[in-house]
Amino acid sequence: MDSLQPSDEFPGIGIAALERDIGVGKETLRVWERRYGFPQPLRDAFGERVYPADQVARLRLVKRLMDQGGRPGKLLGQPLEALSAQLGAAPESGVGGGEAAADWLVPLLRQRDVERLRGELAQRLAREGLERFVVDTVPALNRRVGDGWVSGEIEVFEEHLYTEQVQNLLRSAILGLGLRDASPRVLLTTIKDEEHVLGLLLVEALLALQGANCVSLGTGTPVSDIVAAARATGTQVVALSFSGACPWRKARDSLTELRAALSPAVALWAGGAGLSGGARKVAGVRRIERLEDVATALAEWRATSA
Amino acid sequence: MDSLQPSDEFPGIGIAALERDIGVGKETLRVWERRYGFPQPLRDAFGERVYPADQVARLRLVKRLMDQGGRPGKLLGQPLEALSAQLGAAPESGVGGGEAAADWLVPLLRQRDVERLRGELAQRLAREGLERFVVDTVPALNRRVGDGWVSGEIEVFEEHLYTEQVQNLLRSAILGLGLRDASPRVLLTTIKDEEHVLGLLLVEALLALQGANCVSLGTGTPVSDIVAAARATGTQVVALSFSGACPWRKARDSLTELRAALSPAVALWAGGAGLSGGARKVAGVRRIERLEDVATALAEWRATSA
DNA sequence: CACTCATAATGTCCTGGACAAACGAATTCT
DNA sequence: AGAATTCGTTTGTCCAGGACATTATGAGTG
Repeated sequence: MDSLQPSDEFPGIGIAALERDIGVGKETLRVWERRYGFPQPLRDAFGERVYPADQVARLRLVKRLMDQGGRPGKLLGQPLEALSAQLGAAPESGVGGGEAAADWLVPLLRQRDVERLRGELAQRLAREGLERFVVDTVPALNRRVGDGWVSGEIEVFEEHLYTEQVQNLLRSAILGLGLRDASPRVLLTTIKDEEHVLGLLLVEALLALQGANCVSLGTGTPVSDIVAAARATGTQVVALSFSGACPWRKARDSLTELRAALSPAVALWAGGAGLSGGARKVAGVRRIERLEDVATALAEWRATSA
Repeated sequence: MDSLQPSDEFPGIGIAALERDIGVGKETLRVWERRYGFPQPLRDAFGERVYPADQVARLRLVKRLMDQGGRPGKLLGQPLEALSAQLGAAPESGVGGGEAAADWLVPLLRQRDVERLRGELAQRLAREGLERFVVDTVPALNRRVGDGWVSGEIEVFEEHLYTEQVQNLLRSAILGLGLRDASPRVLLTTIKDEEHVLGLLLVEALLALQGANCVSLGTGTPVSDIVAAARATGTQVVALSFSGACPWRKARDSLTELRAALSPAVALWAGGAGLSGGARKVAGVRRIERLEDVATALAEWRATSA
């Protein structure tokens, strides 16, 4: 709505609006300008920064690539096309195309029509079944929403709206499965400072579908709390999810620490885009590459423990 | 969790944490310190501000009173007791006590137990019926949540959680009423920069309950869009909600502008705490003082138009 | 390959100055 | 009386440039 004006007569947006739009603090934006020479906003009649639409678009790409592990020093020098190319290459869109276009999604988000959004999602879930919904559809929709943000079609707020609805739906679906006493008992969570919740829910759904007894601690659990909870609940498997935003090393260190603190009898599983980069393996940690492998890991565990 | 440490060994929190906790920007916090001498944080080994728990508590009260129209120049000089007294006096807790204590609410929020929160709310709605729920219970719960934040029992995030669930519940209750073709057709919204949504939903519920045909545009609609929407949907009544945070003059000006732009045949209703202060009336605008008056206004409209 | 350490990159915090927009009170108009 | 206008004051946000803690990178080593 704001950022689609091409030029002429609408010079651009202020630094506060940019902070909201991109999700990068004012101080950081000013430092980028000082250090890397980009962005290079115009100035209004009173010396305040005014960011034209093309710079905003470029910044959106930069932010996106940074969330996937890119670094400002490299990214801020590149022109728009180069960034676009990088973004197109990176996402391991992987095997399934999932839902091809999902063009119904963006308009619904822009209108903030929560009811119909929920309806459409629920309909797809019912039609495809929980497994395909989780493995194919949700990842495809996530991609669509992410792309929509990059291109300026939708705002962060609307992205939250989407996440919220998918969460609601998955939670009630999981609750509906209602298997309480099956084995193994799996503890799901993410480490401290890792707030991405969707991946966790997807895994929980897949596990619940196979009859596992899931206990989710939500996001951002410190290692010590994970250990305590695992002991208290008699957990047999601890499963962690790491989003793309989570730095390489931190993931590795948390896993090492957790592995040491946890009883050797408890299995430790780790998955998510945050592990794709460097560190391949930590001793005693079962790596889960893709959502499809969740079922495999579970089957293996059952075979081993029997 | 953070701010409950009394002193000794835990000196306090940093400025970034304070910004999150209180909802006031870092720059503003620094300027308050410079201008009014409060807050006056300690400094850590490296010269960075550290806010002890008592100052945080006092700031929470200040912020609360500012949201009700207070001004920093006056508030920041007062000691904690004076602020407390003011807060106790101000809220027009009005007639109904609503739910006396609602002590079940805060623990649920702290545990982030969304499922049970929803359950408890739904149960009360079913027991009391929509009207009493909207007029008595929800305002009482709002107050409880607000007080919980002031006292540091719950965090902003948990406040959002609460709002979200009440919204869900009310929306589906309204949808469940399912009256589509009754008269009048009422357009509900708030003006630009006014994001408070709960008041709007309460009014919508009451109107729907009386068989009005409600169309909600959500929050933050610019005047021109309101006019366009009113024309497009053949609206007979436009109802606006103004929260306590909305400044006096802005509310008045919006109403004046809207009244001028709207067809004279369309009624204009305005309500909410934002109008309590100064400007008593704008010509051609029906003022709605309390939730109970919604039904009255509707009855009047029907009498007049018949 | 996986680990360790020095160097470079990066975000956040600091001070102090400036001004536009919002406000309150006193005044005039109806 | 109550509404509009005016004007000095209050208040949030912006700017510049400097500093440092933290974290990543990459070369060298087991």
